[in-house]
Amino acid sequence: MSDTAKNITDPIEARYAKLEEAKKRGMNPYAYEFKREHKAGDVQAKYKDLADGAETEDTVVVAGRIVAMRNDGMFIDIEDASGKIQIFCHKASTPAEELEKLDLFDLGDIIGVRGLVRRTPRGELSIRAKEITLLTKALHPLPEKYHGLQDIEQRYRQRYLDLIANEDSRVTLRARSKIISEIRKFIEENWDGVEVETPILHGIMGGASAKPFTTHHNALDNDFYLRVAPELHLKRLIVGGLADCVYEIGRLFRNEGISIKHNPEFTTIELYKTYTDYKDMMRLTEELVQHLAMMLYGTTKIKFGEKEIDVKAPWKRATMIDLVKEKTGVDFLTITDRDAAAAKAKELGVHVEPRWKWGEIVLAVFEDKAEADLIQPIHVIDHPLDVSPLAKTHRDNPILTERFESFINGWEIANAFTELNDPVEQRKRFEAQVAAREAGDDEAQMLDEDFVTALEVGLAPTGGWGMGIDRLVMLLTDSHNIRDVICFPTLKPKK
RNA sequence: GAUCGCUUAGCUCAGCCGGUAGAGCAACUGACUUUUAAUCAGUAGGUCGAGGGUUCGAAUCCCUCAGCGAUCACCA
Repeated sequence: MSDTAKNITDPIEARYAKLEEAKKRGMNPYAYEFKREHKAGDVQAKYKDLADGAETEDTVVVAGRIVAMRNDGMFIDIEDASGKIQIFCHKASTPAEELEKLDLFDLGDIIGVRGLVRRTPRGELSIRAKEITLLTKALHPLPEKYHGLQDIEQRYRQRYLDLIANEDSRVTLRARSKIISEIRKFIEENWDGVEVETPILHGIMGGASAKPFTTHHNALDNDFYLRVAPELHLKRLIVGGLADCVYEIGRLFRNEGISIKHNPEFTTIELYKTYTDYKDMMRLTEELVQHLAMMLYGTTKIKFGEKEIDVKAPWKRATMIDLVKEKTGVDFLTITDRDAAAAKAKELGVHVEPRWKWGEIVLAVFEDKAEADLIQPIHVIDHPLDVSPLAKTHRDNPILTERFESFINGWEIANAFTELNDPVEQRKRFEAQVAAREAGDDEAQMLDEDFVTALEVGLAPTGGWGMGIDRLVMLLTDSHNIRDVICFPTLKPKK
């Protein structure tokens, strides 16, 4: 060991000392470049059949982070994004000036290695080092090697440490990326989807029932809402004929509680396609989810904790009214009087707000009594009109709409409808929302005059669809907390 | 927002009915050398989340605060 680094037992100080020593020896501890020629995972795959104890003359050049050192650096595990490989440094085959560098290395350092591929007698594929280069000195100690990083708060606040230490986190977040890119591919290949980007700063809150974040633009001296849904802008693009099918994948913001299923900013996809209706959107939902499960696991049967969920299409369909009837014995289609419905709901032990209309009461009973049991995929269809201000009135029943929500594992994962395109009717629905807002419903929507104008210009018959991507990723990766599928979940800033 | 719980070394965790701080990993010094959480011997490392209180004495009991978690409420 060098004099500078000698006898320093503080892990961080020792690393600084080694950093200085490396400089003193003419090395750049933050190298400008390194011509990596091979990834660890590719080497592992290529030499998968190399026999135990076999030596090759094949030279490889790899680079990665030191994640383990054994026998005083004789064995070093390095890891890159593709995998891990062992570096073998032995005085019989590694030049002495290279071996001297081992003194300066710590867990977490990033090094480059040129050497020969071999497999040890014990069966570990290794690189017999000929040349080792320090590429980036790590000044911060790594989490404990066996247990990884367990502290939940630190895992989210310092995700970089979590990713280095915990393979599960890497697997999940990589799966998320794969799922999203596969969704794009599926939508573009099978639905002629054209991806668009609509504003996040909204002057008027609309498109969903939710509490918004507000912000302020200084130059315009105007408050804006962060969008709670992209719906109204996407339909404007359909009106304009930008494409027959537009979709947007992006972040929504809702100023509501945080839980294992809710993050204040979350990602959805919304899609609109002319000359389709809600039945087509059911097909889209089940075919897409089935496709993603097949891509990831080669089967439609996915595991979520102890549960096995089969996402094979087609999925079961049931009306919201029928599901409520099944669970409670009450048929709300025969109780369309608001007060009678409220009385019945209270009888069932469901809390009812005085301002609620028939549809809100039915929805509350559904959420209370039926939702949690919807484990296997199901499309819940024909929502009350009162709770669906942007959906087209059901062709067979004026108090319902052509809408569905898809549930898996008791969670709503998709929401879609035949789009309301009658501007006069839409204005009435908005006015009902405004009245609800004035009556104290702070999640009710606002009247968007320009959107009504767009409908006056004419929206072709159109089906619309939205899906929560975070929850879908949770289901597909057996993740039980939404934070596990978000790189940087919302946390209170630490003081 | 409410209730309950957690916070001890860089990391993972012990620490009982209040008696003055422990282990493993990581670090450091050596030994050993084809290891797989390498092994062996030794060294160093702490304002016990913050502040206040009770007490001769507090990591431990009480209060306040902060962060985090679980459940509930709201919601996707």
